[in-house]
Amino acid sequence: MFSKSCEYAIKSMIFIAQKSKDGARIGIKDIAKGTDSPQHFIAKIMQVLSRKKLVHSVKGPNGGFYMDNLDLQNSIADIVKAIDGDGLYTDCVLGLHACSAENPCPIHSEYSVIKKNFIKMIENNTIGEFRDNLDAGNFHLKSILSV
Amino acid sequence: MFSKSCEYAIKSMIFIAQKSKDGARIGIKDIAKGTDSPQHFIAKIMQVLSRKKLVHSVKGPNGGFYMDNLDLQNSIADIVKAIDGDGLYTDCVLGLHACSAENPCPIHSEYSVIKKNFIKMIENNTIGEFRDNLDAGNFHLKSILSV
DNA sequence: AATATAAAAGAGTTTTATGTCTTAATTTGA
DNA sequence: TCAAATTAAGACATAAAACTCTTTTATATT
Repeated sequence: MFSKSCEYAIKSMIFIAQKSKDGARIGIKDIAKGTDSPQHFIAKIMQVLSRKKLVHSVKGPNGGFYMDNLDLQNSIADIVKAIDGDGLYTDCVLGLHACSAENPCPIHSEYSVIKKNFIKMIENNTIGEFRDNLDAGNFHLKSILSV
Repeated sequence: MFSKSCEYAIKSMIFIAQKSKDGARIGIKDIAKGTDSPQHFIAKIMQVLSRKKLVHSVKGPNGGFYMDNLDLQNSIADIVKAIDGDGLYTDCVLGLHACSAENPCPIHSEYSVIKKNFIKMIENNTIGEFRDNLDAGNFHLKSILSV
């Protein structure tokens, strides 16, 4: 479904959204800890997200990542597209180079419905919306018992 | 979603289902051609499916793969589980080691619905059911214009 | 029995994804 | 202005997935 990179990206972004209220900056070490992710690896991922303007970053002492109100309006889908590209939108589930309603693979039609719903989900959920729920402890970005 | 191996597996199995009517055997070269797949690679995949009794095979002249009526009743899900394992059923979409309704990741709940529908789809579609539709030209196992 | 055919098996290669480590650039604050 | 902190960037390492090639085994046919 998502690549590992993309999983890390989504978790990191939600984590930053929660922690960077009031303009606070959150460092890569804390993101790694808070999401159970390999620090240097997600550093590269954050660079991509930063270059693509999905998140803000500042170097130096008291630096780190943060989100402004515009950033918070980005959806999960925006992160996915930034990291994994748009294969989720365009690729045939059975790998046909050309698969369409006119020339479909065997499960094109049924998969289309599922894909539509999945895309709707990741497009409708903005990063900001997760913030309050995370605060309330309604969900997690890492397992309770980390291995 | 599916690994490349799994994509090949599904396409190959549907191809065999169509071509092996009346007990005919279909060789690996024909399967590769008919599904636009790398021959030696799918040979290994077919070995797995054969060992797991999802398809029959005979060696020697006039040998090849075929399906009996029982084989035709297997679902796409059976192929998926044989090749990709049950990660699709069990893994958290964000990679949490433990993700459940009690301790969910941010998108656990919404993804659960989608996952349920996807699983329903691959479990309800048996290989045999595709056969007639493929004959009728209703869908394809490779692109019209192969690259 | 010998030969040809085709899958099974195994070893190896290439490519891509994942993960680590080091250095450079920037910024803050003393 | 200097030192410390922190992201950016790049090079490197490891692992997994995808793909290829060769040899072995089984079987049908002559």
